[in-house]
Amino acid sequence: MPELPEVETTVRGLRPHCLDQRLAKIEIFQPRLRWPIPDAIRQLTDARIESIERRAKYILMQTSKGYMIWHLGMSGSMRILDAADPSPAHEHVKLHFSNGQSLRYIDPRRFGALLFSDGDPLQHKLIATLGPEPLSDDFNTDYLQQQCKKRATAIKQVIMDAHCVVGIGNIYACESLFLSGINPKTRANRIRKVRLQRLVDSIKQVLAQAILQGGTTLQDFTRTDGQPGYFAQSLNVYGNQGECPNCARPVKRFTQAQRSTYYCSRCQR
DNA sequence: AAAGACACCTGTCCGC
DNA sequence: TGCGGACAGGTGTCTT
Repeated sequence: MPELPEVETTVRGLRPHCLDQRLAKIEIFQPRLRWPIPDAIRQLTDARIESIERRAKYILMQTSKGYMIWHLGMSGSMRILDAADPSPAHEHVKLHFSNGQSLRYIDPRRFGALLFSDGDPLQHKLIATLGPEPLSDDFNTDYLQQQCKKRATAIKQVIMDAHCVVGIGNIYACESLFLSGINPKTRANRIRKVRLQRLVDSIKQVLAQAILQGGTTLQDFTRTDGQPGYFAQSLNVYGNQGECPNCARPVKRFTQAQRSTYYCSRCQR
């Protein structure tokens, strides 16, 4: 489910409710997520939440006794509810706060994760080797060109590779390629610099706009207050079984690396 | 090193 | 209605 804008939306929604809260109680209903929830998480009882940051699609929750590292996988979401409110379906973790509120982690498919780090979470094995943030200056035309130079595979797979650049999943990859007029199948090492420049610009634009709209809700993504994100109405090609909004030709769909790719064969070359 | 297939899991939708 | 199959926002791991 969640790509960078959805994770960023989640982090922003969490902060006002979670910062400075003491973890009065930690309930784990289903420890079997993508990896088993480590025992160390239970030791965070009575710790205080000091900061919440995002790196790639990971949520880094700093407490006075170590970090919770969350990943929402394909179907994960977080809700802030009164601690007395009933559990939504597929609620796997419940953090009770000292003020009577609670954070619920909900994840039907259980591809998400809750990990622990007692040091710098950026040094965590899963995080340390990731590529730059797409909205940072480190992600620029020169960098992307350097990455593409050594890749003969399709450009869509390159921009979805978190070791190249983080945060771009299937939706925003399709949308960015549409905006920049690039065919998703194009081999990365055959794209000229001026077009990579357009792709970098499109990625930044799409992600920034999606964050402003609270992310994309297709099925189960909700913000921490239960509201949907509104970027779905801005999608040009993803999930579009009708016409290209630019040229009115049918949007095409095909499978690429086991993922659906949507594009316009006229507008994207 | 790069590329591709596969794994994990549940829910929903569509055609028969 | 029921059933089988395809599909869904991610990504680590294994094999080639």
